[in-house]
Amino acid sequence: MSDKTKKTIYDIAVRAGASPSTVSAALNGTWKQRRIAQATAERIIAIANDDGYSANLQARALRTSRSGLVALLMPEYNRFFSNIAQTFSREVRARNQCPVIISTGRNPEEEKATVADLTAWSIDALFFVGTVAPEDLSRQCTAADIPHVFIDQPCAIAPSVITDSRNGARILTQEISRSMMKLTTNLGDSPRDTIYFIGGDRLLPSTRNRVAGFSDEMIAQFGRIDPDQILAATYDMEVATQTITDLYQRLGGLPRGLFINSDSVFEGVLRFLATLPEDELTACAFGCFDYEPFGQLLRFPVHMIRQRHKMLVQRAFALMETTSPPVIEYVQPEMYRAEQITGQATVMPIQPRGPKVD
Amino acid sequence: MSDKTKKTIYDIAVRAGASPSTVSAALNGTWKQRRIAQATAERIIAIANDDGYSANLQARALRTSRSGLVALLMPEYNRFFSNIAQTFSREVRARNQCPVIISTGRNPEEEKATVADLTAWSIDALFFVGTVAPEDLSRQCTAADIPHVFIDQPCAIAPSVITDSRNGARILTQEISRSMMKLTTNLGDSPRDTIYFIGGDRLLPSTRNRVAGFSDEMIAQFGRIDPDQILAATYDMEVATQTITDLYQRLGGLPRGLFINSDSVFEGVLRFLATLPEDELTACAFGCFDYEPFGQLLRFPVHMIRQRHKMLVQRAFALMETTSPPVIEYVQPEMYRAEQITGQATVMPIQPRGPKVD
DNA sequence: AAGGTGTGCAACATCGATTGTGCAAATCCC
DNA sequence: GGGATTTGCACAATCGATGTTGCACACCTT
Repeated sequence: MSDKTKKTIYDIAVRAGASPSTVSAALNGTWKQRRIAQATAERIIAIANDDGYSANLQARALRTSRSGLVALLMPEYNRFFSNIAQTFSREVRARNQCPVIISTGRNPEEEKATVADLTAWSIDALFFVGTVAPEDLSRQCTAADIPHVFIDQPCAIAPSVITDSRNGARILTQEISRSMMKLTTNLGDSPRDTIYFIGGDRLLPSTRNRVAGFSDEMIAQFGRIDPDQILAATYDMEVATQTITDLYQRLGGLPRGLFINSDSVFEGVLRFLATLPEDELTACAFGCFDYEPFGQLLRFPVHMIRQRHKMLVQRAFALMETTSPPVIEYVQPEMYRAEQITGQATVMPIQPRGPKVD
Repeated sequence: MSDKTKKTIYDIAVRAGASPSTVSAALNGTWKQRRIAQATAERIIAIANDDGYSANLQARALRTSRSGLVALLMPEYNRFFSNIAQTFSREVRARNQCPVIISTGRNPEEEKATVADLTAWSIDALFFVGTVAPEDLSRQCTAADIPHVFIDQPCAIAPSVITDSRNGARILTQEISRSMMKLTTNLGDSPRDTIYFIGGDRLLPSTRNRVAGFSDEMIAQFGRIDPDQILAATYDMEVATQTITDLYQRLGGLPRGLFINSDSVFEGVLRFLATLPEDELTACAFGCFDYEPFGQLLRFPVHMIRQRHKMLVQRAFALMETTSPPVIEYVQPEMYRAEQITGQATVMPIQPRGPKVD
């Protein structure tokens, strides 16, 4: 309990009058298979506890080539990813392993380097969320023989769990247009009299799917969609502010509906909206494909779609533990429908429906 | 580049016609001191690159008893802590080490267990942010001979970097009362005609300091403070909603000013505020001791104090790398002063001033 | 040419835990 | 009571990298 240098099984062995291998077996719980007398095992365990022994995990990992580490790679610490990280931690701990969370700042080079680092640590499994180049990373893992799963971004050659963005976007669009109808009895066909999609990166599957879902619903409702309605170049906040400002200029006011593609975009858009008078704001129907609790408390109602991070992570573990072929599993998001009057939202589950793309 | 099993220095040694120790020296960069011919070293390095060699870090750590891992323990993934994590990652990487971030959910038992785990991994250094029982953890680290620093929560027996909460709270209170004066020309002495402090855990130094700063300013401005003005029992969101609801009932309306002690409390309070008519909201002066960007975009202005996470982390590294005695270093927060008209905020640095407690 | 000084590298022990193997002593069986 | 089992444990190899020691050879010196 008191010495300076860290205790090893050899120290325990000396104190117990046993051999290191016996100590190891006793502390591992493998003593039964190794035919160690129960009395001996218990004596050793008692001594180890008393000495405050804890195994050198490097040595163990070196010998067994299993580290007990499970890593999660994420691009940054925003609300969604942090939630993922939180549930990930819990799940890993529940499996008696050690969660390691690393953010790579959306930098493909850093992603690769980090994966290399992690394989050098002989990590047991690797979860990716929102990575930029899934296939490369998957190949790296396969080469190092590391089980891995992708969350929130599909990979062609590895199991993935993703939100059914297309369906979610369709439902959200539906909800926006429903609110829009309530606000305006007769829609003209000026460029303002429709819904605009703002924010996101069209190179990424998630944005593509959301755009697809948005388009599905636009065509279902209005029979057509104009490419100009989709302003999706980046998730950057400043750009979002600029984009909405430009749109406002161009249309001579807000459109009747706005599909906001993430919380960062939401924040960027709000910076501009905050400068507008209230009546302009309440004349537009807002929807955000992300959940932001403060979004419920603004001067105008905002419908929101929330990804079910818990489910995503849990399904990812399930996939990792069972499947080998690259499957893509879809998780339906939840809808937070804003009530016009109270400002409060009601949660609404979404049923899977319709065709899927990844 | 292609084999199944991972390459080791022994494999490289065979291919290079050299001994493992020579390979090790070559790849380490210690070949000069070990009098290896430059030609040999270069040949070995070339072969290693070609083979896609990467060292087994467990083996290295076992041998050297230094892992190259630097860990950050945090309670949960909220905005502030996530920001800390982000800068922490960057700083660790800049030092060519590997950042490991673990959340322990404010559970002292889990904190202890995690530290034990990390010492078993012979981690090189440990950063704590917002932990519950700093002294115990510090003792654990000292026993395992691990350098460590506390961020955002002082520890009596280890170096700490914390925000000067008392001064920040004083400034924020000042700002709230300034806004209050603008809203109401004559303050009566009904219980409503003052500022209330809501949220936080008085057992924690940060809350104690904020209460102290709040009290300082109340006494400076009004000559007195009533214990009833301080409603600080927990950071819990639901409780915050309940507390503000009760307060509203008790006072028969909102108070003239409200000091909100964190973003979680902010969110809880807002759930209630969202149900109130706008004129009641604009008649109250709000301040929040935390930064929440959406807070700038509500139906009423909110002054905010922002902790400088970057500075906190950087100073923590500096302390770790130099000091040995337990020093407490203070970092001044920033003030986001909300403008009544535009809803926008201006950032204002805060000068250190006045007495400090732990 | 003998002794001294460098140079370039291989051998080997080591970090701490795991695990296959072997060998006494105890127990069993007829 | 002697061979066959079983019980209980110690020995030693091993994981991969590091770093100390020491050996062979070349070169220099006088």
